[in-house]
Amino acid sequence: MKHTVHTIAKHLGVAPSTVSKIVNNTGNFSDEIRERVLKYIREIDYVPAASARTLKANKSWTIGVIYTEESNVGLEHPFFSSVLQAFKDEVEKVGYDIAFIVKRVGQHEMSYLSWCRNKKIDGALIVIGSHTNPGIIELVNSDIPCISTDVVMDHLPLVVSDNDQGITLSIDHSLALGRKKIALIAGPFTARHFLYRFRVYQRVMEERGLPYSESNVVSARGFGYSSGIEAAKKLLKKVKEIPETIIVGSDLIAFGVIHGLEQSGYHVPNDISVIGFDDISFARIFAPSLTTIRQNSWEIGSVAAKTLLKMIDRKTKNGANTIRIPVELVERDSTAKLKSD
Amino acid sequence: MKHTVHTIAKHLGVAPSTVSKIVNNTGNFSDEIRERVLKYIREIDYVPAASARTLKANKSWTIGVIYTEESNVGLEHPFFSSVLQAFKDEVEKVGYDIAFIVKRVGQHEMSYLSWCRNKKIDGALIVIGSHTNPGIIELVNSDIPCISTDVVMDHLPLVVSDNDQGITLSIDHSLALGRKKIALIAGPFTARHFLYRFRVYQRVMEERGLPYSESNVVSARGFGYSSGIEAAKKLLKKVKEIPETIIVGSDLIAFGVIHGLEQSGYHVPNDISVIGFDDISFARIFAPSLTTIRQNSWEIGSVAAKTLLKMIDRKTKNGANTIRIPVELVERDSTAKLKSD
DNA sequence: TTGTATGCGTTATCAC
DNA sequence: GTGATAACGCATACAA
Repeated sequence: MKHTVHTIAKHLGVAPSTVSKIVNNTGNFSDEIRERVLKYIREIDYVPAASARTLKANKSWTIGVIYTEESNVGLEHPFFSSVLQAFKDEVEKVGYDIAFIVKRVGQHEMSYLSWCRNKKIDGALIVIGSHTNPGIIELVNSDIPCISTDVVMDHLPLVVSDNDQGITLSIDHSLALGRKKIALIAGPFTARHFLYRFRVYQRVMEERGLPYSESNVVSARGFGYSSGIEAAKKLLKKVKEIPETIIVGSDLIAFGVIHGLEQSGYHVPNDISVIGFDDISFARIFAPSLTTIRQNSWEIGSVAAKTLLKMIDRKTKNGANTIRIPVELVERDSTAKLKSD
Repeated sequence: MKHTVHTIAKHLGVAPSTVSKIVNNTGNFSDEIRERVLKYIREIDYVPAASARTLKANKSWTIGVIYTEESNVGLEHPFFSSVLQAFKDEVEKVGYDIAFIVKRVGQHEMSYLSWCRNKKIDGALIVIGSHTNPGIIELVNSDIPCISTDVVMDHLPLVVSDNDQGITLSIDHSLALGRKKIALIAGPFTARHFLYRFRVYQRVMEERGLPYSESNVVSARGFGYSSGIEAAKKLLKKVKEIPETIIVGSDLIAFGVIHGLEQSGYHVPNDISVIGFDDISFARIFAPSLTTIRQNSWEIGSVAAKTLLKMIDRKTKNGANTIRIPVELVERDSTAKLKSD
């Protein structure tokens, strides 16, 4: 049996509009009729059909997510999938679903924006994306509220880890261990946060009285383990003095770096200490367990959700600018006090 | 400017139904008018509003996904997230979206089935779930086409790795290394595939003339690394003879097992070889790199998608029964030939 | 080959 | 307080 406001109205001997209003908690009705309707509604587990409601109200109670882009970063990504999970939990609390924004509906190829309009999406989360992607630019410049946990663009609120704090913590941790020769292996600079972390490294090194040298920095070619191995070897060749600590742009790359160093005959952490960034779950399982900057992926996702929901409620695109989420340094076995043999 | 079949029809001087039919590639029209409509459609990037279409056609072009259940397994899970990614890619090719099935819409708490009806979902994928969950049982027994990559239930098509093949490969690999004393550390038996793999182990051991002994088997308490450490120590206490190989129910648990063995003074792979199951990406990064059974998560997701799409097309629930996807053994450093010192 | 009328289920508006 | 009605945008049966 399919229930609609009509069938319910007929069953109870009232008007369809009465049912609708009571379901939506609007209008003024006698307690008697309100109770009667609510009781029956509950009994039959009625919920207004989403499509009809969306058609009428021009609102889908759905938030679109851009995730798997050209970047080849899939749902499997340990950090971003966790951000998405937190986001999802948060919006579901207040009755929103999430759906993945794609570039086609049925036969039709379409832009992100068209998809969003077509689905009457209430807002969009850009988990990963490129600031040069025309589809994303179009979406961000539309009237649809957007938020990002990765892409840096004007007029696009961004929720990210406090990279300044993270890099500063790393450098100071190294100094506290008596290690002043600090190199950096970043990820590809096409990803903005790697570039940003590099700049912070430059700045903080200067601030600590440790002049920055280009020969102490390598940008890995990719996001993965193999890129880390390669980058470590490249750094060892390029560097004027063997570093005492290497700060790495991500845990995944750091694993490669450590193996690259070991393959080149260096011991981690004694010869060279290594500090990662992310604290993915494998960081504590890897040998040596990885000292790293813990990103609060949960907080990032949930703050992004709350911020976007606020924008949707207020029907504004100007919810916020960049929100920085604190990080913390997790000390493990890939860093150790410098022994002045 | 918002476009509908009406505005388009008016603009072109034709009837709305003409536009609709041409968009949907039905009806018979002169090439001239068809071209004219299609050209304009393309120009303005028009796509029929999803909600109106769904309301009318009783079809949402959306597939619901049950993923994050009580199980505490989130989007972060390396294996299942990969399955989901493959599934998503496959259904998107033919114009379906995916949305996560949740238990509420707006204020209303509701069952999985109600949510699906409410959203006019075309089919459902149960990535992870429990066969005892009333919500899942209700959904599976409804008229909505369902498929699973985990849950074992009657009338529920299932796409899984060929566990028989996987365990057989593991045992035979061990025998080929001269290691006949083979123990098993499974995951919690509440997860059906762990139980199933255990039974296969029992059977194949017998088949190879190696009598099964209860003292060679431990079921880990959880799904993670720590459970593996614990299980390894438990096994060492329980076992009558130190095993030459331990087959483990999952890679994640295997990492723990290896560290547990090392903490107890055994060398992997020489004293005890370890074989995992899954081949998650860290298996090759872990030290020693893990010999394991590679599950073809991509194939599982994509076959599940194709099968479900077929069921949806044919409007039937009886698409298939269990489909087994072949696995392969990946030999790495956690197994080695037995040295008869 | 093309156009018209109707209903999908809901909700906002207005009338009673 | 309660009910009738129109409109959201589309697709389809039917008419022309």
